[in-house]
Amino acid sequence: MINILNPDGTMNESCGDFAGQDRYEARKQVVTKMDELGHFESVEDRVIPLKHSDRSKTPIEPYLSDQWFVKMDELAQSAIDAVEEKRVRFFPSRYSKTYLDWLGEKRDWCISRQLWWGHRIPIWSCSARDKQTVEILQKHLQRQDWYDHNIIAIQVQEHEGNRVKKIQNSNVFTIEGGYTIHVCLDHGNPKIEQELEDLGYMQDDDVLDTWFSSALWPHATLGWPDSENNPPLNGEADPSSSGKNEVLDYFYPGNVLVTSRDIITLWVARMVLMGQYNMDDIPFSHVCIHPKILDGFGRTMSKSKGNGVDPMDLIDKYGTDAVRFTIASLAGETQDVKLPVGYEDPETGEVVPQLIEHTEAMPVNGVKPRIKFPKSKHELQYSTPNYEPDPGEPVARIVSERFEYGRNFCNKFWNACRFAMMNLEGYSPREIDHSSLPLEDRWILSRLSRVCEELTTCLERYQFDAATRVLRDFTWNEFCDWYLEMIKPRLRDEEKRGDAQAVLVGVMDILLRLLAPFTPFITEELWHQLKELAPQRGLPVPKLAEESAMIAAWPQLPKRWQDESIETRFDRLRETVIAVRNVRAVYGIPHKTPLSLLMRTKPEIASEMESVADQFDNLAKTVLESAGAEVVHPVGAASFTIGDIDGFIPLEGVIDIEAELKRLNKEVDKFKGFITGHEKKLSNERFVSGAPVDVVNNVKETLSNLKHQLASTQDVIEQLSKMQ
RNA sequence: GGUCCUAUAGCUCAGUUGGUUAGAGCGCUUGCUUGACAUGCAAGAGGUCACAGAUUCGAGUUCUGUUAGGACCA
Repeated sequence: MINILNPDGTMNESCGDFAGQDRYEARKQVVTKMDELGHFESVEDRVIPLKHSDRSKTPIEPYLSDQWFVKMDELAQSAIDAVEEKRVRFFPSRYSKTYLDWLGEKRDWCISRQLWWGHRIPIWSCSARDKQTVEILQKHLQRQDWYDHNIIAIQVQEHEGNRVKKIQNSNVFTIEGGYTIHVCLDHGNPKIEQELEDLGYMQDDDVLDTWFSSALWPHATLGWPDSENNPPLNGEADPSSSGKNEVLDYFYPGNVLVTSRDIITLWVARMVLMGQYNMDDIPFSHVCIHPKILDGFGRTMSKSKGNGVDPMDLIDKYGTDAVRFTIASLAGETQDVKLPVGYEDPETGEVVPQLIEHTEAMPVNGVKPRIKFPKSKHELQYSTPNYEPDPGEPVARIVSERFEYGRNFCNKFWNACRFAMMNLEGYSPREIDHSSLPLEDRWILSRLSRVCEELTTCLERYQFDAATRVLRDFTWNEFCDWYLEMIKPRLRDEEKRGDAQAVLVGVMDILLRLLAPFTPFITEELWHQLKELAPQRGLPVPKLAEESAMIAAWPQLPKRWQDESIETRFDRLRETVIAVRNVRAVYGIPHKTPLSLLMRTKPEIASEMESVADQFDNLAKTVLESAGAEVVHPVGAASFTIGDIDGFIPLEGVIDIEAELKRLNKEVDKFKGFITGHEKKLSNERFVSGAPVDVVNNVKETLSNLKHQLASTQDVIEQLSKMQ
């Protein structure tokens, strides 16, 4: 192959009459020349896969040059072994395939890059015409003190077919032999470098591939190759050095590398092999691959597409913790996450969704594109990588509804803690007797203990999205919506306040620890506020809390707090309260109007319900009038059925029979659907004999419950129908 | 061309080893200036799980193919 280009894209001396012409000009001239010679037929357009430079957008031309390669067989194998032997693990594990497949090819690695910035390749070369000259040059190099310590490798390259020379006044090229000596020099030998250059050696102009340099990151940032001193701190030598690089010893290898999937081969694989080669150990044992955030149209974000989102815009609008929490909630095991955004008019708050046009619009003749806000008729400059808005201009910044998720959660948690701390008057640390606590306390502790376990598992698996879900659901739906509401009466009661406060503070303390990694700023602030009010806290025995949430121990709660029967009891109460609220909503009965409730159920459940009767009043403004097996459906009552509980709410004069029938008939349809499904299953011989006993029993039990509920509901319908 | 991933409510996403008629947030409907929170509370509506086969007593979940989209590598 003949190289026809100079490095600047003009034709080189191999091109005869065309030498010196720019490649585009030369193409035209070639056509003209062909025409002159009578060989020209036609020019036609063809679609070809022409590659362009990412930055300059110029078409890429083939250009021959010498390049250095790293031999990959053993290096690649060492990195393959690390993953196959599970010394390095990917999360999610499927990404190890990307890694292993690529390394398995063991292709030699071209490390020469024609860039102006980077580690310069430490190789000096010198040409020689004949064998004799080579020998003379080699003798110079073999001076004892150089060779032993500083020269890493010497290679003599004999040119057979790849050295070209032009014969004067001719378009024919011939090949001339010859030699090049390459010397690879260790770092830190400026004197030898100078001597080599005096001998006629030239250092390679190329720099190392970015990924070669980046592969050194896990150990080079810790001071490697200096094994005697700690790495410099803020540019100055670490005075505490003890003759050993303790920083490198301590921090290498690391635990986890968090990165994006598109550089698994380029970076992760290279770090693993380079770490093993230089340090004789893997650089990290876990690799967490997170999804990539795409724009609302499913495109990767990039400066050239103009669709990037400035996190500072989001942080300004929603808050740092809110952005962090939301981003964590997006970090699942899929590859990509779409993030639709909009632009917000800073004056009116009006939001216009981002369109592809907005990301592509460029200033024309110095006029910067603007976004039209239809309601306010404003036309504003906006946040974009395509131009810098003019000083003093109002700028429509990027907003995204998605982050309201995190903001609202942070706000909710903040307010819950504020409520808790407002109710700590007279708090004194005390040991808690778990078995004597009321239902809601034992329930929240049971749940909290489970949540701790679940969250720890999520974090161990790098499932940040699941982690935020566990935390949000618990904090909002259980702690705020039910627990805080249920303990309000106790907090108002001076006699009962003590235990309630102790448990409340204990739960809040644990929650702060669990949330700290996700919302570090507000948890830290709340931690310090709580420290003022309750420095001694914790369950079951209080102790002095740590100085900061950042260093607070990760909680591990007693497994014995997890109590299924308590949770079942609680769920019954909760479902009953919801059913009562539902009746209230359906009939449009105002919040303040008290209701009565009658429950027909087994004696055990009846007494259980009576023991929490206060909560019906507290949570649903409803008086539990009676509960037991003998309760009958009062005339003119709304009703509901949950498992083996039938609830009746007398609504004399209020009840709209038609509405109630409509509602109950809907319930009946639901039950019938369920029952049909279950019966079908149970009548299938092969299901009954084939499925595990547990599953079959489960279906049987559910079916009998459903039948009971259906019968009760139909009963009520019959009675109501008579009254019509 | 090879490999991997994705397709579930209007939108953005969960759904552990197959086991009740599939969930969340936002948006939507209805009612609430309830003493922590309207960035909130309560109650609702909303889905043929892309399509076609196969395995199984049973498939959103497993397998094959198709379609559409994405990524990496040739």
